[in-house]
Amino acid sequence: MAEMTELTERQEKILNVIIRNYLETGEPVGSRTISKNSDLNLSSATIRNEMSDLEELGYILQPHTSAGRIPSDKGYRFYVDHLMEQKDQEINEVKEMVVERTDQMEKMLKQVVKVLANSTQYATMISAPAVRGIRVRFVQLSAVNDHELLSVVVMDGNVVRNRIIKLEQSLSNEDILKLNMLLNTNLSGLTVNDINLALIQKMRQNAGSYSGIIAEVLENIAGTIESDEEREIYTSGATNIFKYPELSDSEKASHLISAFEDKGELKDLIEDIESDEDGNPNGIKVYIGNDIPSMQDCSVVTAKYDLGDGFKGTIGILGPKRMDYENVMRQLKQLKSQLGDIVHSSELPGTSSVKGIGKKEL
Amino acid sequence: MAEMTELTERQEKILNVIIRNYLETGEPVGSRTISKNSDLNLSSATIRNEMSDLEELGYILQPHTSAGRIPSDKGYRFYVDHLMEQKDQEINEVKEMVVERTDQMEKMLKQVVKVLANSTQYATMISAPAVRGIRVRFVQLSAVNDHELLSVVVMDGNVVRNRIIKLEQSLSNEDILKLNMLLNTNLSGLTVNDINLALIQKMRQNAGSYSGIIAEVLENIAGTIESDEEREIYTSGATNIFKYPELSDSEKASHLISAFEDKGELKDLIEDIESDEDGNPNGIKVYIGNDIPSMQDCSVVTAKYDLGDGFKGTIGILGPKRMDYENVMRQLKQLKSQLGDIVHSSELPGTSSVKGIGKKEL
DNA sequence: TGTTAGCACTCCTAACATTTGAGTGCTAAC
DNA sequence: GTTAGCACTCAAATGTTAGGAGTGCTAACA
Repeated sequence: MAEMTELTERQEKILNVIIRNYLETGEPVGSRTISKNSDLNLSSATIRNEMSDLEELGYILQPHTSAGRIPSDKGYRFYVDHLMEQKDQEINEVKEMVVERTDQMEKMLKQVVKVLANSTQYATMISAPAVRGIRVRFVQLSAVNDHELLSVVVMDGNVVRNRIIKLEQSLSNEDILKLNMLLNTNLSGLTVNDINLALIQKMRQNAGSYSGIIAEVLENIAGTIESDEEREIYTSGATNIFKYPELSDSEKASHLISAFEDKGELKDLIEDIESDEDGNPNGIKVYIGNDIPSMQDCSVVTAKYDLGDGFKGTIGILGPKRMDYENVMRQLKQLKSQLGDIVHSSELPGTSSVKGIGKKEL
Repeated sequence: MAEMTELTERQEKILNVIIRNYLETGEPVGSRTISKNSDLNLSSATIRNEMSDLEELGYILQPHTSAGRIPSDKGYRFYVDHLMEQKDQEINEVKEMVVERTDQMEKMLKQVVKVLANSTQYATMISAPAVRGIRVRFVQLSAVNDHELLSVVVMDGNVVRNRIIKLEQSLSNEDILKLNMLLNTNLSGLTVNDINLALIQKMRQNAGSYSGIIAEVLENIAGTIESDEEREIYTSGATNIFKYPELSDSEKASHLISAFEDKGELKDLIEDIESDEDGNPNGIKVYIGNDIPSMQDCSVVTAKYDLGDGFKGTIGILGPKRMDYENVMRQLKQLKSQLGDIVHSSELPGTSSVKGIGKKEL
């Protein structure tokens, strides 16, 4: 960490003006502009001296010899961490953005990214909660025909998974009834993580004549729950990157859009982010430029969400380095509280509405 | 239709050379090039005369006064319909594209587009079969708790849909058992299309004391089957369009990628295509440029697939107008036969789990 | 000592001019 | 009917120039 004295107050002010100006215009900003646009009455010459120092300290840089200055990654970082105003109180004035009522988790997530992409004009992503941590509420086996068994698992939040299990031997209706009893009494309230070898052993002992089949079925049920697409990621607004010239040349655009298309890279990214433990007050983090090696020209703002009952995930917003951090962070913060409301208002996530996700102009 | 005599044999040859050359290079092709690259021994001057005629007839055009010629939409059309060689016999030599065996419809489709995008280097899409036409094999209601009923429907190809139904009154286990019997005897073998008012009436009459609830449940089951995402479309390789300079300027790329991102436009497109009845021998069609108004700079090659049991859909490949029609059409033809094989070899497309997320009434 | 005005210098950008070359159309001769 | 030759066109590449925004440095000033 830099010591508090690294920058004088005046330097901070100048840096602030530079960054704010650059966020707006996207053009390098020169000493004269600052001299005019700032309330500190200084001549351009003085500003130049300070800028020279700021450059030496690594907060700003010159694209070429006779251009104005633009913020460096370090500059952005300082801005986000110290300079940026957090005007939480204004949230309520903000234009309402409505997430329609929906009754389905997956659908809600898709809607959230869409709304967010729309209101921020950046590319957005959201990771679906890992099913592993969600509790089983109800299990049901039923015979589709002689050698096929349908297993359905209902979990918290009415997340339902199902699979068809192929059997060697056929089971009588009575058998199935008993199996269902056995499964429900033993599995209700557990998560996938809890379905381990010890449990299977214990159940086999209680299973009597079903001991043989119980292991197979349990394994299948664990598989049923995890499905295959564990940790789906939903994205939206990938094409927003075309709005920012610094990202829309073929090379970069192609790479970014690819990442949003096949999601493998995003998955890794989100995993990294989630493992990145850090006692951040509201779970919002900002990655600037080289913080994420594969996306050097971008910044990513992320927030973790937690709807209770094990429904946890991460939201990410990707834009150019000169993205409007203030606005984005404000919107994320608001979204988080709104998502929290859902849980409180309807007892179960995925059962109700999100309303009034804020949006605001500069 | 143009009369057969519109083009002389020589003109056809020249047109052929122009198009082939342009497909390869993407550059306008001039008279000298043709004179050298063709087996007909003619001077560039002669070629020029012929080209002048071809231009007048609308088969080729000049980007600007002193450039070579490029094919017009009409030219491409003529090429695809008459000039292009259909070397079916070579199919076997073609590099095999492997679609891994998979037991899940959805997964298979995703894989197919991916493989196809990879092997053609164009953007690809595939429409999932409409569930409406698939037959119900098995229905199962079960009580999750006092006021929630889980309905699961298994259809041909082991496509599974489910939904949580909210009830006012609670049902005894016996009730549910009887309801299940009733539903299965009446619905097995039907498609969603068959679940209409007449059927509901008939079932109510047979339902005795359940008459009240049967309509509600049936309606929900119809809804269950259709889910919400009817006619999902899977896409892949959208970023391939960056490989073709004529499509990769911000404007066009942005539009195309958007179309592939939110799919609404593609859905309309595929609907148009599917309604486009035309006794084409193998169901492969080529849309060039203005044939699809919203995609003037592209061509789209489409093929219908039919896996039996009502599993029908459309595959589409989108590329620049100068796409390699020959190769694309060959690959589509091959894919079609391969898809047929999958069906035969495993009896049913999709033999195992389909995931779903529970749904609740508003 | 910090601030400022002035000035020379750099270097990007836009505009304009020039050159080059591929390609054409036309004409006259074979 | 075919071809060689020639004048012409025009896009793209290259070169040139002027303008301007911005800088660093220095000397003067409060």
